[in-house]
Amino acid sequence: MNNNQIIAKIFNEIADALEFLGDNPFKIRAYRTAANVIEGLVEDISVYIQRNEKIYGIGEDLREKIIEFLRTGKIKKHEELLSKIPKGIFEIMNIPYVGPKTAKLLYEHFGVDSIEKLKNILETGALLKIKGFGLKKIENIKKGLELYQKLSQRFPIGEVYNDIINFKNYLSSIDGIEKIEIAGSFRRFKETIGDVDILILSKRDVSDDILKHPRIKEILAKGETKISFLYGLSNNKLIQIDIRVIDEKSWGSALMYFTGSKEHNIQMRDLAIEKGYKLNEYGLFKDEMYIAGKSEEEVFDKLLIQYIPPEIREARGEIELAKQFKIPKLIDFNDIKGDLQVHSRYSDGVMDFWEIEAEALKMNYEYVAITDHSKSLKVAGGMDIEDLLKRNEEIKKFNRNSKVKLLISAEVEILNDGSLDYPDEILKNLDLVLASIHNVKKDEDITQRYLKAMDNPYVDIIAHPTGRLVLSREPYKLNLDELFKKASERKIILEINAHYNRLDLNDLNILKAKQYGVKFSIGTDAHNRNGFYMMIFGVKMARKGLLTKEDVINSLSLIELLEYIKFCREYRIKQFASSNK
DNA sequence: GCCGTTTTCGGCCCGACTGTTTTCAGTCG
Ligand SMILES: Nc1nc2c(ncn2[C@H]2C[C@H](O)[C@@H](COP(=O)(O)OP(=O)(O)OP(=O)(O)O)O2)c(=O)[nH]1
Ligand SMILES: [Mg+2]
Ligand SMILES: [Mg+2]
Ligand SMILES: [Zn+2]
Repeated sequence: MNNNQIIAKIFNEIADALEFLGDNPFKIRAYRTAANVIEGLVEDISVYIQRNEKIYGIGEDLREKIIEFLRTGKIKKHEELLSKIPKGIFEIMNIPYVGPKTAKLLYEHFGVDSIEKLKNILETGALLKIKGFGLKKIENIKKGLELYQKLSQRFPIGEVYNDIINFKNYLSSIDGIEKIEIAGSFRRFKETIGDVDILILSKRDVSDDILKHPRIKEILAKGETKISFLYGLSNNKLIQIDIRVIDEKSWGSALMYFTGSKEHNIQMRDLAIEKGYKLNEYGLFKDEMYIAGKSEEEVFDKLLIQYIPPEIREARGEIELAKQFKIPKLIDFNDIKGDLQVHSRYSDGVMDFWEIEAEALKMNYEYVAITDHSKSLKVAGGMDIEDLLKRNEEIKKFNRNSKVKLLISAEVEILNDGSLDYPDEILKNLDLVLASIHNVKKDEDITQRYLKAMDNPYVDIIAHPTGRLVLSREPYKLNLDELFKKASERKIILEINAHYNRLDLNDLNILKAKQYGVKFSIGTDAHNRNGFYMMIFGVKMARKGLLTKEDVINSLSLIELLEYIKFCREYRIKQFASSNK
């Protein structure tokens, strides 16, 4: 975790503690809002503190606490609260249907300060003695405990993507359902999702039809307008699905509500209040009179701000931008003319060129970069030079009669000393050189390796720059400012790896890199036929990073792309020559 | 604890579902 993430965690824990103690709900919200703001910062929090820059949502007090953290690595108020409240309480409050009030009653009446104690007391039936605790409430706590144990925390979005699309298709087969949109973190394209939120337009009560689906395991709640249930994924894990049903005149406002984020919603509703309206999922209202709500566009129009694409609705300043009509036209899937990272049979992929072409045609591409691994990456079938040259000839032959052009490329290892895995005479004959690092020693800082490699004029793209894996590996130790500065100086492109386990660069790093004026490429890292669809993930990540098609080289036609690569290489060669005078 | 184009107090998003209540509190979205 970086500073920002640690401070966000501390603020959230302070909020939990204060909630348990029954403190002012608005103070608690201030802590949570601040945590969210800090997590969404592009730079390390210390940078803003040093520049004496005001951050919306962080006032004098929290600013002092941040400074305290930066100096000492701790926040006294946090430490005090932690010593006052047993650790188990925080865990208990994470149980579904058990909030701060219930946790407090359990603690005060029976000293419940751990999951273990809660389990024991549940067995005895003693909880009935607490005022406000009935049989059903106790059953619900048991149910919550079960859910707590069997539900996964969060999923990488791609891990559940196809399941969700399948379920959506099922819904569209139900008679009476006129519109379906998957909302929530899925529509905003967060890299991980906690549940699935689906908005449905229907005039008829369709809940019974929905609940017939064989993968629905358990109904959690069912009312007039919404249903929640557990759904069995194809990987046998369970995910919660929340369905909200709404009618036509509220479709847009409901979609806004259900897409979130929560903090974005609050800011939008604040804006509505400022302008004398009320905004909720049913529409925009003036003195109880319906003004708008049929479509999202209509609501934004009436509020006199620019439409905000779902991917950037994260309360990171997008509403300010929208007020000034300064949200750029974001890149779209249709702008993409090719995939810039695909592996074939020549390394660890399973596809031959014909299969790759067939997939590319389905995606409407002009080109695909064949980026097989280089010789040192033995575990991934890295090609020795002989294999590479043979493959290059095969690609040339293939291209003579192909509908999709395959770029002669490679994902070349950056070795420990920053040199590249193939000599320059080989690299210069590749259409496109991706350079990347796969072997990193524990705690190694890879900045210098990158900088050295980027002195090589044939390095066109740095692939999956930070090396992070969603939910499973932190980014490598790396000075991003130095990397981005060098990329900008050397006209080296940075990859947005679209594989759902990587998504690297991610949105925040894209925003940061863009400030340095670098360009981006998107590659799916496909190793088989089922990998190509992930291009949409890369595009959505680019959109979260506010990129336009001008920022992304996949929007260039084949000819433009090759020219651009050539231009950048010549620029680097010239630069290299002049610096060696 | 934060914020402010009626500036330093007074408000802070708004609604659904459930259970225990008989008019609302708690939890969640
Ligand atoms: N206005 C308002 N909307 C909320 C609130 N909580 C949730 N929502 C809306 C915005 C959320 O994106 C949407 C779905 O809620 P979720 O809890 O599923 O959150 P989300 O999907 O954003 O993230 P997740 O990945 O599921 O954790 O409901 C709230 O307190 N107020
Ligand atoms: Mg959700
Ligand atoms: Mg949800
Ligand atoms: Zn790689």
